Amino acid sequence: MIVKKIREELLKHLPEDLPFKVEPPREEAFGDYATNAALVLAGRLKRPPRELADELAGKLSARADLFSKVEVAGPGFINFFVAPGYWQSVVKEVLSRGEDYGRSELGRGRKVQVEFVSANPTGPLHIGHGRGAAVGDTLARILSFAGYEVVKEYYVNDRGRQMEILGRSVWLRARELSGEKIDFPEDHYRGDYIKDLARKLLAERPNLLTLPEEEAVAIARDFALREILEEIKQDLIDFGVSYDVWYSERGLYERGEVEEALRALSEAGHLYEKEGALWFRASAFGDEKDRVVRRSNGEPTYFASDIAYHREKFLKRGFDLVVDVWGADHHGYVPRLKAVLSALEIDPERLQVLLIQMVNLIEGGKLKSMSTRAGEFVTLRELMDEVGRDAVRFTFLTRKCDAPLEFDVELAKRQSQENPVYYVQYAHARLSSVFRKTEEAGLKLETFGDADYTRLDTPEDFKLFKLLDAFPQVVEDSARSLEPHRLTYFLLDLATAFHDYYTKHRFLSEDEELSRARLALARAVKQVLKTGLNLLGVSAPERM
RNA sequence: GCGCCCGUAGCUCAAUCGGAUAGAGCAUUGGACUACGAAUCCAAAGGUUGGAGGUUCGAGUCCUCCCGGGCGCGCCA
Repeated sequence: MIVKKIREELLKHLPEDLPFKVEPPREEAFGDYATNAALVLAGRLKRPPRELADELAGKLSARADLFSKVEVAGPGFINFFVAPGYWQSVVKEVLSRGEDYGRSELGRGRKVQVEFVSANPTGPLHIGHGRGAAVGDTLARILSFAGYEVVKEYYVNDRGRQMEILGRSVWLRARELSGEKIDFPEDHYRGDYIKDLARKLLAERPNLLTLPEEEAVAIARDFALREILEEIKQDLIDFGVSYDVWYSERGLYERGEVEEALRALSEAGHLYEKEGALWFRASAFGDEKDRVVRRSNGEPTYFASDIAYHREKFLKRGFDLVVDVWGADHHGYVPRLKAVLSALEIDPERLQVLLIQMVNLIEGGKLKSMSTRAGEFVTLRELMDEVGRDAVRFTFLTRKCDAPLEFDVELAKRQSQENPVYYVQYAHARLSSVFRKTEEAGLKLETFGDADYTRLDTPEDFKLFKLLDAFPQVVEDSARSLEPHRLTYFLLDLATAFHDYYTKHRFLSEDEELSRARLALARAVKQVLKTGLNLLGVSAPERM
């Protein structure tokens, strides 16, 4: 990573806390990397930026092993032209680190939890959950690769009012199936899957309807929960998502965590009673208003569970950082949860909430509308079956998550240049094909290590070197900013550079030394494509 | 009414804690396979970054106001 080296060199001559940047300039004429260090320093020292830039450039240009030229330009930017020898050494670096190339120590083993999807087990996952799954899972992979100790978790709301309604929904459908005329309530779950569950339950428990209502509903509830959760797990597995922990809300109560958390808040003086209910003084910590934690009927609210859950994450389970991935419709919930952390004297910055915006499904140029209650929604399963796992995951990862996403079904299905996932995968498959040819030609792979990299000297070679060199930085940036889509865009760039290279140069030629060097480059590119696709949870096919 | 998110090329989107002349893909037009996979490549054209002020060496990015769209504002989850 040349950026790191430039930064290190600069820091030898600059105050440690100076917030300067080193980044590739827009114009190639301005070198490979540029820094605004002199401009920032000028503001602090009240000295002319050009003058400071000249001084710095003079010192840095001594590193002839790294730079072929260091110049001052514009208002005081310092432009670095990296020595060809450095670039060429990147291939060797990639090959020697292999699948660990890009792995970093950024996290230094800090414990981070990524909690995502956590959809109520009251129905199948829909495409919105799918987006959350893709983002959460990929983020977890990236954080892990960047040196964090990561736990992936799904919080299961397996108690409370929604569960009761679910049980009643199934029970009512079961009665309907046995010929009874039912006026199905508006606020119950109306999807067809409820009827399927009712049918299955009746087959298992033929005596269900002879039982007292309360008992029958409880049976229906537990049955539906188990069945739906199994389906959710299977959907996620097929989507390439596996969890370390399935966390039960019910368990929180059984272990007394909720009462303990409320007691802690109470002892700290942050709770009060009003109109028979118990309130948390959220407004004292930046929230709009105070929030109920225990209703006047004695039932704790969902919020109470969440207080206990997050308290446990930080105080008992020892996570340094917690990332919650939520649907954007829950955004109003963030301030109250952060308020709880403040009240518990936990730095609220240690909780990062990613709000995933809506997915609009476009089919035949038309928007498909959705409503969970009415049962009209496209499920993740249906979308996967229709367009394929790789295309779905990749598409979900082509946007920053706080922007709504338009998912064009027909486009995602098309196996052509319009579909970016195939563009990247094709690059990988093409490279695989090159190596199949290489084997046929009988070239020895082991000899790549001592290839003469100075033979790689075209503009297309350097374009690839720079991208390979930047990969570890992209991983770190994605981890730091919690923005997996940066990696997606990097892979598209790398694939573009490779396809361009492929049409201009041959990997296999009469010139054996040149072939050897180019194959080494090809192998490095293939490695980084594969590592990157793995991080996205998208396959890197040998053939397509 | 209050709060959060979004507004960038015809369409879908990028743009690194504020950096130099705002970039891709698609669509449009024109071109490239007698050698490793044409699911590819090259070129042209496409912009008052929703609008108006402000902050400064420098603003798509930060601040204020306005316009438009989405989502919240419950002793639901």
